[in-house]
Amino acid sequence: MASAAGVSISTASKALNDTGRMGAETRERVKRIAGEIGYRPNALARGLLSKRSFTIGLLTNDTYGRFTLPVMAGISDALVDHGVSVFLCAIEDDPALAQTHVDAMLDKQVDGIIATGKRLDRRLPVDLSNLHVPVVYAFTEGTQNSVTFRSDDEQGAKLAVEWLAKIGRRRIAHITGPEEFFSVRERAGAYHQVAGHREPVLYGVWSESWGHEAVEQLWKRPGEKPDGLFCGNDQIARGAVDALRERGIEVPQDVSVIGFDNWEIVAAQTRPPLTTVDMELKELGRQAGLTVLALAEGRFVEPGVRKLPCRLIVRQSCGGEAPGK
Amino acid sequence: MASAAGVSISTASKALNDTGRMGAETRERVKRIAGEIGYRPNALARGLLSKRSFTIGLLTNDTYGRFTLPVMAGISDALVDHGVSVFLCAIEDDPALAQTHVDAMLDKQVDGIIATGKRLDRRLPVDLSNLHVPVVYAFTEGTQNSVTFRSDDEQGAKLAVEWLAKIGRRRIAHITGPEEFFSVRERAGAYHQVAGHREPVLYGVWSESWGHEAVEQLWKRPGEKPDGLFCGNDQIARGAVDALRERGIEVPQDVSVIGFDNWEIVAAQTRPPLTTVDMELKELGRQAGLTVLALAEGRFVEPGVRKLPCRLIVRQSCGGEAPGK
DNA sequence: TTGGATTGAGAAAAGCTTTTACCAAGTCCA
DNA sequence: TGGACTTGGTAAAAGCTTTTCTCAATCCAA
Repeated sequence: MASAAGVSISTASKALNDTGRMGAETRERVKRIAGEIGYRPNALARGLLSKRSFTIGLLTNDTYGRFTLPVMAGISDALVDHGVSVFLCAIEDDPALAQTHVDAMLDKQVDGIIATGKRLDRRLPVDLSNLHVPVVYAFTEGTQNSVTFRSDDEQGAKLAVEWLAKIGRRRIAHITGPEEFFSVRERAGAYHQVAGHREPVLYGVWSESWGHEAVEQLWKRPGEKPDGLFCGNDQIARGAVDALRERGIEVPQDVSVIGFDNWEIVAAQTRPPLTTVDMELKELGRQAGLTVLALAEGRFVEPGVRKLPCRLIVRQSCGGEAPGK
Repeated sequence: MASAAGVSISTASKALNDTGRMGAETRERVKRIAGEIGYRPNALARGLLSKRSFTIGLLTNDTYGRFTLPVMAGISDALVDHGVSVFLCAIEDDPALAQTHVDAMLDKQVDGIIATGKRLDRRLPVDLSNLHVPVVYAFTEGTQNSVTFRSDDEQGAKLAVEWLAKIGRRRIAHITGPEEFFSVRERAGAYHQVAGHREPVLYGVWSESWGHEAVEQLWKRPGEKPDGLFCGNDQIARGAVDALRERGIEVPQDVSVIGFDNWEIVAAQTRPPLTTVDMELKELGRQAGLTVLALAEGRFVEPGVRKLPCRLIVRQSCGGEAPGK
């Protein structure tokens, strides 16, 4: 204990926290000694008193981490300066496991919980609406009157289609995932709005093989072929690029392809590397982190859904701009 | 407080913890009331007293999470039943950030720390050797006298090469990553041992494009071509498969290809899906979790490096077995 | 009936920090 | 010189559990 080395016990606390009255010399001496003996206050004891544990929980059902990791990185990035640490709880889609983790977090007096997932229109398999700690939702469906952060898929899709139009593509097709996904419908809506209805939307699944197959379908149809493909995610885009190459069609010379997600491992390794839409999940995480912190500190935050803009990442699969960016 | 609802205060504690002496009827009543009002003991107060926070920290420099997520899943899986939650701290390769996170964890009285990374032969940019909490290393280089878990890359590589041999491949080449990686040398060593020196080892980088280029190199050389490719990771394998297809060489009919890592997103999406070696990182995480828990509880654990066996995942890129497995 | 053993439950301490109340000594001004 | 401040610091309470001690009542045997 620092007090042993210094002089008293409550004085030590005041010295280290720059609070209370005392001689400047005493304060300095206590601080110095504390530094020398490497004294660190026990956060448990502090938390017991202050009702703040400087700990939050991140709950996710995105086992693979495609979406969770960037969100986590953003949260951590925003909160580490505030001394807040993050419990990561991966609950598959198991309600019992989820409840176990939530209970464990509540026992540990987390200051708040961030719920995240892999789909904007699905709830986590656990009810977080009546907890006595603040909850914010990031990239997953929230409850009434909650604060929810999500990507603006409509704006992101517009970005993509407008980019294709800007570089001169006129017959733009849209190959995407299952129609029951909210993101799919929203992106398709934006596609229709910007590109008109000249080409159909091909709904399928989120896989490379679907991208591959969709290209086969498109090119087997009679009539003019598309000169631009807006794909619902990078995996589909990659499958499409592969299918085009197998048909001897050059990307981006003959056809421009654009993806969605900016999943580096797919987008950057495709030949040519994919131009794609980034949902800025890290920024999303950052804002979610700051928000849950604000709520934990009792500050008021307007409930509602906040849509964060996407960003276009230009690589080489569209042409139209110097590859060197 | 449960005591208000029940009868006393210390009696309540004893009732809920099944400790101390008291009438069975009283114990039952306290438990019932506690359940009714949803009483949950404050883990901070408990931890303050017991010196156990039921919290551990997971430190990683694997930003992308390729290796960390399975390890984390294993840890969490093993420890959730013990009521232990996990702080995830992603420290890029930034020593200052790492120290910040370690300090935050120590302040919060973690029961132990697991260090993990993306490379067996690299240390995290922070010294964990003289902490007063137990540290175990998983999939990263540990310190003297520490407990370290790692995959047995030699055994995994043997598994792969022996499998190729078993299905009749005789001219097996090895395309792999940079020679300065310990894993690369160990896998190459096993390759030499099993396959002999009939084919060279091609060292390169961990990318699809290297796999692609390596195949070009191999097939441009005069003389007999390989009929089996053992690739250092799944990305290289995927690049190789793509290159073979472009040359009109059938996989697995003409050439068998085997990868390493079982990175689902790459291995399962390759056409044909990759037979590959899984390092069982989840199991590795599980053991690391149980070990740090044992150390936290004061049980003795023999220091040293523990190598966990890899497992062969048979898909379709080798042939030799019914694809339906 | 009485002394020792047993039983049921409450009182108190400990764990570590922060905060509030308090005290002794010095300072100031009328 | 004596009341009103100011200064520098300590004592104590609070926050929530668990554990050890203590105490009163009951019970059994002699």
